[in-house]
Amino acid sequence: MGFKEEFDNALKDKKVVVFSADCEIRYSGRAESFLPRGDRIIIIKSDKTLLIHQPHGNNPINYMKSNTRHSLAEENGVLRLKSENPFLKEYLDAVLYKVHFFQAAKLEDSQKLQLAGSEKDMSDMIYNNPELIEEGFKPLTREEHTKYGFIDVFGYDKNNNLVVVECKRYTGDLQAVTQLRRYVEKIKKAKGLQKVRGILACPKISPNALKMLTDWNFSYKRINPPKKLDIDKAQLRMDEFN
Amino acid sequence: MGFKEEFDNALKDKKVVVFSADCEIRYSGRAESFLPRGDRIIIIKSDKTLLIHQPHGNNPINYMKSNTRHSLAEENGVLRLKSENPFLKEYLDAVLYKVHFFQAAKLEDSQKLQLAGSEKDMSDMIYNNPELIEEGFKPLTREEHTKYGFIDVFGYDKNNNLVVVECKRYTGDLQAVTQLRRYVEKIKKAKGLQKVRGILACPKISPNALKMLTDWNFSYKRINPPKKLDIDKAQLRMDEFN
DNA sequence: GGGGAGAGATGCCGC
DNA sequence: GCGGCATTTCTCCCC
Repeated sequence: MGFKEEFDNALKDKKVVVFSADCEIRYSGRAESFLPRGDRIIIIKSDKTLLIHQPHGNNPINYMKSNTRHSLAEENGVLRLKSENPFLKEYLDAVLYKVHFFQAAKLEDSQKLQLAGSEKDMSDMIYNNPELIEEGFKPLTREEHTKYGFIDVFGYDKNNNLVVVECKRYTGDLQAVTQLRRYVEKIKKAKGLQKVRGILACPKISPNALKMLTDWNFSYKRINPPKKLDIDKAQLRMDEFN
Repeated sequence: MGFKEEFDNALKDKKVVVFSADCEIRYSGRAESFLPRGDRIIIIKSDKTLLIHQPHGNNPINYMKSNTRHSLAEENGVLRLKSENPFLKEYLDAVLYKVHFFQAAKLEDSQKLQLAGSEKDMSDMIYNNPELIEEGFKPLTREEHTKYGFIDVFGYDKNNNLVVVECKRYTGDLQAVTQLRRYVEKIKKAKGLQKVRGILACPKISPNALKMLTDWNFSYKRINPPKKLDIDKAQLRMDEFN
């Protein structure tokens, strides 16, 4: 069976397609790109996501989102993979000079990743252990998605000042400080208050960010994100589900 | 030849390895995660990057950065893929219950993507066509990476006011406005000026961002990013290189 | 190597 | 659908 037949059948059967080819690639859509000839790994998933990977690096060099239409055709003696997503106005065209290998398989996987150590886990930890911020801190809400912004933790200090806590799971940077500043200003204006405290909670902070933070009379509290996943508990939830 | 032998030889020969397996995955490093059993595509690149993809979606569900050490071993009748990057303190462990297919190939690709339509292309366009911002705008610098910040385009208007232009290739959001505000404040302070204008140049803007922009007496200029790639020119550069 | 910011960012959640 | 924001973000560039 020829490559095109295998390809067409695999897509028809909603299989995941994986192949490698010496190819050159053009893309037009949100931007426009060209990638000269080279060996790549090409994946078409069952949801019609397309990924093209070079032999190195983390990210795909080209890709198309799910629900893209893919077709293979021979033109002037070379194979051409055309992928189009008319809704998103995105188009990709790959000239395949040589196919190194081809695989297709029906894959079943409805599992979701269970992850610990996100910023939300960090704000949960602070909410449940307010003394991590400072003695006498009384949190009111967490993950508050209001018109004031999405405030991680919000509460009162021991002197009944309003406190906005912004969490970052890694280095606190300028953007984190401007974000905190935006929330504090919104709260001040909304509540008509002179004083609202801002605290940036993160494991470390860049020098410029620390300067801007202190310039604005905010403070930095060194806190590490929790990253223990209770796998037994996760497994238990799984078992209940099955 | 068994799977483990093929795997070991491929890695030794610096081949790219692609296989599919029913597996369950644990990760510990910057965070901690668990992914229950399911069918996935697993790629190990020649630079020892590991990617694990579910049959759907754009992003890998698990991954390890380049220069990770990978090893395959049989334990209690099942195969185990262990990947460790001691420098980054990242560890991944996959139990492989069934391998659906396996491929390995020596892939050659040193090409780089040529791309048009980035924010830099947008600031270049504005620098070369200042009337796109407004009549009488005189740009001084672009992509200025100074202590004032990374200002996209910086210049004078027809009344000799300093102007900071921040470009966004898509929707202008709150973050873009706070960024512009930060630059304008820095310039004001550094130059001791009362008035420095700020202009956000983007194809569209969110309502909240527009409100914050006008609250701060900044302005919005609707500009689309250029996304024409001169492939002939790109190809020419290529030919010169070869 | 750290800091700062873009990305064809993607993905998630809330309105 | 858009808006706002985190991401095991990644990548690039500059210091």
